Amino acid sequence: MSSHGKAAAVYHPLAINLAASSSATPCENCGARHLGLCDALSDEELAFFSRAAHRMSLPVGKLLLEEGEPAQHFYNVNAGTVRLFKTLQDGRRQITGFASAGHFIGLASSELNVISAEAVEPVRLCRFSRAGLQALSEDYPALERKLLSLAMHELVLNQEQMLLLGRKTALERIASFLLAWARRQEACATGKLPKPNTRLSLALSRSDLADYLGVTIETVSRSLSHLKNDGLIEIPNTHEIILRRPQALENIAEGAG
Amino acid sequence: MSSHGKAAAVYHPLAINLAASSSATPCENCGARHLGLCDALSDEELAFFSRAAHRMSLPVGKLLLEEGEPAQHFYNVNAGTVRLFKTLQDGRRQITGFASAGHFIGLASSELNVISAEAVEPVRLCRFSRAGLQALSEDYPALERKLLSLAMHELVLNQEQMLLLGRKTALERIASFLLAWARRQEACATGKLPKPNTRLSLALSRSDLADYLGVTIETVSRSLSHLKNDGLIEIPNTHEIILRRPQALENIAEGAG
DNA sequence: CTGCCGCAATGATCCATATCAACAATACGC
DNA sequence: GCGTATTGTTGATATGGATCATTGCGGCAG
Repeated sequence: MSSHGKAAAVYHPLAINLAASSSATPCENCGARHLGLCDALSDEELAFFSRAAHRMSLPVGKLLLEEGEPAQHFYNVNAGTVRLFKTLQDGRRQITGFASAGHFIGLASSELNVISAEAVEPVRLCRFSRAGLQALSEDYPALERKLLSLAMHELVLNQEQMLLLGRKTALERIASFLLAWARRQEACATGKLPKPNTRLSLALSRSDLADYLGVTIETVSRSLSHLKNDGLIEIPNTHEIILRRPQALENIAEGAG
Repeated sequence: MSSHGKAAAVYHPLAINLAASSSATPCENCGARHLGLCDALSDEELAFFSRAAHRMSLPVGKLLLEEGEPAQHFYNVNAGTVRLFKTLQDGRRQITGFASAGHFIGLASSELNVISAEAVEPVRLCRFSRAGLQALSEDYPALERKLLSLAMHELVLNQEQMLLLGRKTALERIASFLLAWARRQEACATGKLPKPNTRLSLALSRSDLADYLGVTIETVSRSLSHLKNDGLIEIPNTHEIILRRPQALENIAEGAG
């Protein structure tokens, strides 16, 4: 009931350019084949699973879930990034998470969607009907088990984020985010500290960052500048950040000193 | 994959004072028999399930989970209230949720506990070893399915709370909390507005409230007074609050106007 | 009944971050 | 490659909520 996927799987050599046999699934060449949900399934299971999937590509800004609409689908992201968010009537927005390759979307829902989701980058994904997936889970208990494991992992991240939103200062939020994002990119399963000079590529805008961390874009900008001036990070360009002193970031993130 | 328990079940007449037969489980008289996880199980399933449970009572303040310790158990609350929280090194605390009768504790964890849990009121609960529950779930798929459903429901609540912590004002937080707490007490499954003059009983201290809502106790106190002065609520005593104008509270909570 | 103790309410002041306002850099259409 | 639009940075000021301080209240031991 634990084991959140093998970190090493990310680096698995992918079978590219295979002549497609009649039995081959489109999954074989998918960047997410050895991530998240799909990694939990055998080739045979995946073949069934794949038949229930509707593959699609979406341009930037396209909405794939809308808060308050009936919840009809799950999605599994194959490539790109999706932001998940809620909004208040006057337009204030809280981004509750980002979904990238291997991430499963839709567990946070009841009869209706409780969040909206839209593409930050161009996105490729597999769509499943809820009913279809439920039917599949009757035959493949591994599916339901893996979904539970994914949900539990998401709950863990949520706890962390609530601590951040409720109790951390702006600087602590930025430091926490940088480390979390680095860990996510490295797919370093253990909570180990990223190595010095880890280079983050950040598809998100400052505005996404702000709405994820519960501050304004100006505060994001200032906090990043602050960390840069103190030599903890470097910012070669808007969408790249180099972590010079991860340990120092960690100290800030955890509210030490 | 949805249906979060029948609201009406709360009012089920409970079988009291039955002469215990040899086959009876202690569950028959449990206040949580028709709530949460246990409600999803048949009597027969419950009998097996019950054998894996270790029943216990805890005094106020007793820690039942500690952040960072190996995650060994799940708990199901039978009576009383537990607070779930994370802390920063300098003592700042964020309460991420409260668990009362029928609530299941431990889904938000990996190898280690990511949160601590302690009794707010005297608590009675059933404890399960993780391994034991996993074994049980092999034979009873309904168990895993219900756990997934519980986890999904928790994810929904988490999204709501992140919006609150990241983007709402102090007054909006208090108004949101009062409505959410009322819905929880009424076990009104649908998101309907509580009726005017709904009386909330609040075992929590102002400090619990503050750490749950990401503000200080002074701000909680001031916001409550503010709502009281505007006639939206009444506060007969510290641990009781009457909702005079739920619709007005809802407007505040949703950031309308 | 009285005095103590812990919690809650209220008031005074301060500060971190929001808001408002230029300005700079980058991306983008033609 | 040029000009415009968009996004990000930095500065000045305002403010919501934190912090510090005082007072009030309710429970409880003696």
